[in-house]
Amino acid sequence: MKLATWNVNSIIARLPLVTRWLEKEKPDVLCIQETKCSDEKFPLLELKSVGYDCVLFGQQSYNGVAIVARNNCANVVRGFPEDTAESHARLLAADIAGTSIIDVYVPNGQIVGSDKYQFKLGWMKRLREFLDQNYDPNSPVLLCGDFNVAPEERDVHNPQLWRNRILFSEPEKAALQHIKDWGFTDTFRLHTEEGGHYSWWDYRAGGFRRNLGLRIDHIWVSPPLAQRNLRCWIDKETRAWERPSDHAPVIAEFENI
DNA sequence: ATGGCTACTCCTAGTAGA
Repeated sequence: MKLATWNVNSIIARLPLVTRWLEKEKPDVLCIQETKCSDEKFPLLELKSVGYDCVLFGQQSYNGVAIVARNNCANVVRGFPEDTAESHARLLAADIAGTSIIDVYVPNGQIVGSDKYQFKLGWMKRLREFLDQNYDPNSPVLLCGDFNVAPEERDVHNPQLWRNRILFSEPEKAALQHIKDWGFTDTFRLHTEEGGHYSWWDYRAGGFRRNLGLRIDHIWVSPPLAQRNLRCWIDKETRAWERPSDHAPVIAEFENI
């Protein structure tokens, strides 16, 4: 199985890139974040025409997640059990080929110490509780998406500049580690030790051209999947295409799934 | 230090992203 995660920053604005990328890379599953559109406006037919069905959990203008897959999705979960109609569309889970796949768009947090920052930390705590209550680390479980946290200094282009700032503050890293302690392995780090590999670059100030980025998009797996993980890489090429998302896709391949 | 860019909206300015 080949699975990818990609924050597309509007599925409608990015549709030409997404279809082009699906035809180039041919993943079995693509988990997307920031679709920024309600389910009735989602371009289902266009994705169907390149061979994919979609499971949607959208929202107008903000957030929104979707799972785009060649195979059937079962046991679809939209949001946390305690969510209400006003809650953000940030979590979508489904079973594909015997694997539990959880697609998340973790809140950005805006500024350390702000209300949005507290919301982010609380949301991450709820994610860990959701995992504890609904999944077993001894089963094949895959958590992927835009985590909006860079785990380590080697995942940040200038750690001193980013120290204590949003996406790299100590409480965010601790919340991220708490989720990881459920039993996850970062597939990217199974294969690559060096720094300088990023999944997001600021649109402004030539961020991509100068490789001023952060690695904040991740594919994490439980032990049964870690054993079967063959590769994980970031497809930087897409970030250089015309009218790109500010994020690049992260892709992982597994054997015998 | 700020802003730098992009996409959204009961749109042409304000909000949000990261």
